Amino acid sequence: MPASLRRGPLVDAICERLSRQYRSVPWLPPERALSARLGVSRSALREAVQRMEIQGLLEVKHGVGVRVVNKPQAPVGATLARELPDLTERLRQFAEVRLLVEPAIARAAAERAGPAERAALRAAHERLGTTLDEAVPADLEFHRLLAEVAGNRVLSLMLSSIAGLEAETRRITLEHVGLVEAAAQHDRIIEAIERGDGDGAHAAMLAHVRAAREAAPLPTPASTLAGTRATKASAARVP
Amino acid sequence: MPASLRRGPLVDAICERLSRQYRSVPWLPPERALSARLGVSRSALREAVQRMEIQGLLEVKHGVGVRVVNKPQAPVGATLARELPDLTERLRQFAEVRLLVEPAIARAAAERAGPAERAALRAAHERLGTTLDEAVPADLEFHRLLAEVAGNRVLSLMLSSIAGLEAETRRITLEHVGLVEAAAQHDRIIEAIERGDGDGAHAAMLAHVRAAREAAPLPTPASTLAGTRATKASAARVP
DNA sequence: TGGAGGTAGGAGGTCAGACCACTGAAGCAA
DNA sequence: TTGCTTCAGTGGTCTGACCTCCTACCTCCA
Repeated sequence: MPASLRRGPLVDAICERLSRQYRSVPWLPPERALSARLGVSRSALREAVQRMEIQGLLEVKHGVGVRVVNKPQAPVGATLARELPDLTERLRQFAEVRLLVEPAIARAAAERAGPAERAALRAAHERLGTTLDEAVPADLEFHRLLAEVAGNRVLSLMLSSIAGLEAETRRITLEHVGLVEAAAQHDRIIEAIERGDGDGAHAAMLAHVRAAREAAPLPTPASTLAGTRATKASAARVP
Repeated sequence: MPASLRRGPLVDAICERLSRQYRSVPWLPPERALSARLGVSRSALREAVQRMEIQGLLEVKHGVGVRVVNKPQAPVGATLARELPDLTERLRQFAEVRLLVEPAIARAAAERAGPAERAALRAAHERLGTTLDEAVPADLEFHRLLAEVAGNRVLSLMLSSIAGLEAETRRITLEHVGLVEAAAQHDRIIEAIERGDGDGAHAAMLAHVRAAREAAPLPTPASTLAGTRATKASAARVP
């Protein structure tokens, strides 16, 4: 065993070795074998594994094994769930955030997407399907891809985390809005992106998110965060 | 020992008991004593403690003890640091996000702040001080309080996480912008909030963040996310 | 008197090996 | 075929020992 000339905590070193060496395998070896191979005790290895599980890099299943995954939104989602325990309030704030962020994402995507990205978006859009069971993951994937194309990991991460906590809500929303109408809204967004029309994509996405919010089983408070008034009288309040 | 009639993982139960019973004490008892008191082994307790440390609820110090803290932005910040290892790119994306989020926060704060909140904001503003060492934390606190007043924990959490990873940058920024000018910008934001002028607060904050970005030691790419043009033609985009 | 250095205790960190609890699949029985 | 049982392998928990680090106190010298 190289014994490793580290100085800091052993667990940190184990985490690093694990994420380097086992990034592209589906399962980690059993704890006992792995601890022997790494030359550390099972306790230290377990602490490292647990840490990486919370970080969304591993998934431990009792009696089965340790799966290698990559869900960086997991810790963010867990934090949000802890900070907003009340379901109604959580969904309200999520709606506010989406109303602010999704249009910005759409604008950035329109202004940054190249031919490859446009094709990928179009492909994801056409996967929307005809039943709710197909539509919900396809819808999530469409928005996720859009965020990726927009090129901002922070916003992308936040939207993923939110999506993970409101999957059920989106199913209900999609049902109320109707698959055909939702597809039409996505279509308008895509078209704006393919024109490279940032403002158009922004507006189309804003309409899409607004429609979703109005169909959602929530009171519709005056959401001031987005700040783009629907029609008129935005400057009226300024003295 | 109550032995507790749980079925799920023991560590979960320990986490719950810890966060319930030791929420308002500065330090946890030593691991050995605590594990005895809870009736669990030291290993199980350690896993629980480690978990809560990653969640930003505890802070373990080798040779000293376990401190009780409350930094929900810690896991988000860690995730962002992992997802954006390149410092320049990280700061670029942070600037984009702030350009989008901070003005929205300011608008919401203006439209939601009551007398108490306005007083608190004014007080935080006046703590800006005259030296950089005082100004940086005061500036952070001002923006944090603003996010709190705005009433959206998701955005507040995101901005806190970002702030934790760019504290040094903000010092440099403040230095370049100048304390007097920064204070004047804050003042304009506060005044708009005290008038209940959401659009004014939005505009003032946008100017503030733009000034910061232009003073920052970064290339200034065409940041499309904010999308609000400086002076005119904001409503033109909405059909 | 007061600071520099050493020292002992107590804190978390790591180790080893044992046993418990859960899962899935193979094997058996109706 | 179907359903139950068994069993081997996995992670989960326990114990108690030892290592490493930090702090506070104490000693000693200027």
